[in-house]
Amino acid sequence: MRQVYGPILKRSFYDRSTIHVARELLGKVLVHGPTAGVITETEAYPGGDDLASHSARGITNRTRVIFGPPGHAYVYFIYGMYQCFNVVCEQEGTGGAVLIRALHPVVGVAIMQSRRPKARKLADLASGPGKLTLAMAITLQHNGVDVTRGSLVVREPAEKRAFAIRVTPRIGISQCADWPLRFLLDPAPNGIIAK
DNA sequence: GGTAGGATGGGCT
DNA sequence: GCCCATCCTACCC
Repeated sequence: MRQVYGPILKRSFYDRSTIHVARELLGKVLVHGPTAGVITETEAYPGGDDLASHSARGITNRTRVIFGPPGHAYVYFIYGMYQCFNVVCEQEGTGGAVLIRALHPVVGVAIMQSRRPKARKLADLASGPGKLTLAMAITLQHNGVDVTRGSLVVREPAEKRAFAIRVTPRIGISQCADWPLRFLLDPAPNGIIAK
């Protein structure tokens, strides 16, 4: 098979402003065991003044890992049925994270399809934060794991391609609803348009 | 093609 | 008790 992975992103990649990391994660490859995909949509939750961030009200049992060291997974349970996957950014003690909302499946597509039997098209396998965690088998057990080593990591793509980035407000929030913190590959690979 | 509404449970005031 | 960083189905053009 053609090589699709480059090196694993180092912790220093995440030890920067959340907005910067959210933009730069586009086009990188999220790998979990036998499955992998190109990240096509992210949202920045920088904390601080951003009342939409889970970290906005400080450290609780749930939000502890967001204030921990960068380069770790923050996975939370939402709407009684789904999980969302974030990567912690910025230095320890700061509450920034990037929500990974969508990816383009590249490796282990058949496995992802078996985890998402209702998805009709390749583009639907991981075209939303809840779908992505289902397709990639990311669960609450991954909360707090190090994404710079182990089976759940983010890598450079083997081939770098130029692309444009589209910026919009974030989805499904009521606080700070007009802040331009959602980033999408434009156009996404193979015509995927994440909604 | 489009959209309205139900499912479903933990976190926090 | 209310609020969700959602997805899927049914139903309507």
